[in-house]
Amino acid sequence: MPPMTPKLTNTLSPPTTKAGFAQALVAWYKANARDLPWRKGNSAYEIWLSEVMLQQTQVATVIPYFHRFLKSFPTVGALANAPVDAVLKQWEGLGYYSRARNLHKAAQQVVRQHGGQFPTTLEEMNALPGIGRSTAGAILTFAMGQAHPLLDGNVKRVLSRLYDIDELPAKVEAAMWAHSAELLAQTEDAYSFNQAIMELGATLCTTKHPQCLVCPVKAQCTAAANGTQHERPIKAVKKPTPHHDIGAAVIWHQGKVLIQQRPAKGLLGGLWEFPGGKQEPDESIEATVVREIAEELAMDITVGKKVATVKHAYSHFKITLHAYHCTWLSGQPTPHCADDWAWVKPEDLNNYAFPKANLKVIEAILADDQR
DNA sequence: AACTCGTGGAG
DNA sequence: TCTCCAAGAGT
Repeated sequence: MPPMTPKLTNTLSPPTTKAGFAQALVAWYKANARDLPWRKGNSAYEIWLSEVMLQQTQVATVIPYFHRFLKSFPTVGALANAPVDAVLKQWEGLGYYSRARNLHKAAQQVVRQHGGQFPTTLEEMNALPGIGRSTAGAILTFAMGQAHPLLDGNVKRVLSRLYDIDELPAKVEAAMWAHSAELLAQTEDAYSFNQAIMELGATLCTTKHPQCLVCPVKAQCTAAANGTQHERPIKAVKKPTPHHDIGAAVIWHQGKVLIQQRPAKGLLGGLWEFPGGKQEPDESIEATVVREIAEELAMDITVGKKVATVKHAYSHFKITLHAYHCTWLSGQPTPHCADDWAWVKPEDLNNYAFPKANLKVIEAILADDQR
């Protein structure tokens, strides 16, 4: 029998090195990659759009928005030239609306400051609104053939398990960036490696049910060896989410209803809504509606029958929205807490971008028109 | 450095 | 019905 000769650089060698990890991961990716719309080409515009939409948002949610958005704004120039309200309307329902506002700003910067072409350095890319270090690295890697490490939620989870990291990711972010860069450096195919490590986190190395039995890099994984995969990454203790009761007014006047536009910054910035506000202690919800409309708009109204009660959870608090049919008595709309206002026929409300809770109120209005 | 910022689906 | 949480960035 000839002596056993070790295989040096072969796909069959066990992934007991960092190079082996990258090799095994990429091989698995090439055999198992999902067919996602933004993996078909290398348009910087489309890659950028997908990366921003995917921030804190699942693939299945993004896909229909991605197609619709590109149909409305096929190029970065078309996006730059569009009114921000049109952009927000296309983003309606996707959440984290500062992404849409920053997307619009960034498109205008690409056109005005970069001649319509996306910048090609990490620093310039990172300087665009809404493009952080990870998104910048993703665009440069996936659209421009460069090699930059990523550190999104998937990568953090994979690395936390791979190295069995017993710290909050936020506390060891610098080390995680270094891990991501070091592993990436083991391969020539940065595109596939970066896609692969995210794909692993999204499909096998998931938060609740990591599928270690079929993982291509289980042999490298410290958490799998220690049996700690369910405890990685470490999670921060989260504080309880407050709840508020909100009184809102659907104010009718001559067959139209009054809506107002929220300030461009902050929660639901730039979206339209029915005016209203928080119920105060020992206040009836009808009194809340009257008080808020007087304070916010300097208008007098009467409160009629209820339109809808909507329970809704935002990112860090919950509300129960109580919406009432109201009748205008006196006072022209004088918004104190809004950027704009409009009297709108119910059938035209779909021309404005609304938060989800308000869309449910509109649904009730259209089903039970009080005119 | 902690906090803000949406929504829908899974369990 | 309730909790958790998913391709982060801005401040």
